[in-house]
Amino acid sequence: MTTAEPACTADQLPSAARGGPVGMTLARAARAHRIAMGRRLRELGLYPGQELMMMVLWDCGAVRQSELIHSLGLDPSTVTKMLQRLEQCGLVLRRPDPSDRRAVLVETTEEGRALRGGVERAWSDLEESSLAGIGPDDRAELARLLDLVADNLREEAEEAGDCPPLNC
Amino acid sequence: MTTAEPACTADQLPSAARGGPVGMTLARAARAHRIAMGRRLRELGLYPGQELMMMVLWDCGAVRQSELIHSLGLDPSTVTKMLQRLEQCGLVLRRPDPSDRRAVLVETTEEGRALRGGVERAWSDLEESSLAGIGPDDRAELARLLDLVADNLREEAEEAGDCPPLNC
DNA sequence: CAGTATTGATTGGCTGGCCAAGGAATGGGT
DNA sequence: ACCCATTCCTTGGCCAGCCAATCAATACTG
Repeated sequence: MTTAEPACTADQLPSAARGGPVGMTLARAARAHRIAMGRRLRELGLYPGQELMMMVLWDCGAVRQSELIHSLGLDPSTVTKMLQRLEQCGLVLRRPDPSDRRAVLVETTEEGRALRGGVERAWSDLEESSLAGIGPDDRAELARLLDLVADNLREEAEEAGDCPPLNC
Repeated sequence: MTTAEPACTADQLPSAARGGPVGMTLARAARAHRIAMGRRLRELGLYPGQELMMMVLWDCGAVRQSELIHSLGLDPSTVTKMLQRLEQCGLVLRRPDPSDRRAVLVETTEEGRALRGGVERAWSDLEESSLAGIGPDDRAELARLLDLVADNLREEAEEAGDCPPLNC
């Protein structure tokens, strides 16, 4: 034993998570994924999370802030602050909605649009890197199962209160 | 069309993520998972992330802080601040390591140990909820594929610098 | 038409988490 | 014995993201 003794069962599944091994694996993989994405985004001058907001703006043109909130599933205050920073960086432009003086319209600037290629490349590149050695069938299976999980959790979330008055 | 027009392709995969659909699905599922876990943890007085630290402490007894850092894969400063808060909540106890005056030994208090059952139940419960309708074979397959992804990403992370001097 | 409810957005405060920089204590090399 | 590199931890600053409370503008209802 030349290695300093691990002092306990380090690096393995914590025993308190034995009842949720898949969830733990999901959390681990997603964290690594987010970190790897963060590495790529840093070279573009973005922080993790911001690229998702930019994606919506690239797709939608001028959007109401409430649309962003709903589309990203984030807290309104989170969106406000992210937009303030993105605006200060010159990536985004905000102006009052003439048809509703409460609302704010958001759109990307030219500088913001310039990042699109880099972000798309980052996502493709990370996809290839993270799925290396996994065949197309397994990839599809993974996506299918993750979607099922997301559906289950979305159902639970709706029961838990954040149910927008769509069906109730 | 009674619903307010979506203004664009809301709620679908952002077009900039077409190159990484699995990664996007992974991120979505993991976010929902973390939020669902957060709901359960709030009833225990914990924030998401803290339960993982407690798990290590429950398993290991008194641990050096550096062990925690390595075991959780977090930044040292993150661990320091989390421990300061957990200590102030009375869930954790810190004392200097007599054999190395730089180091700090961390262990749970009785009050901290009392949360173990609740956290285990929360994980089991979330596992069942998130995997509802998914058979044992598919669960195993999901775990296997997620582990592959995590392995790929860990490899990439090591190449990217955070390689602890284990093999080099 | 007046009064109330709902929606849109902001602020403040809190946590998780990162990076960069710094200060102690230990260990290794000459 | 001395100096230097390494290890262990802390601080400060920043961003994502949440909740609670708040204000302004619109919509709804009696």
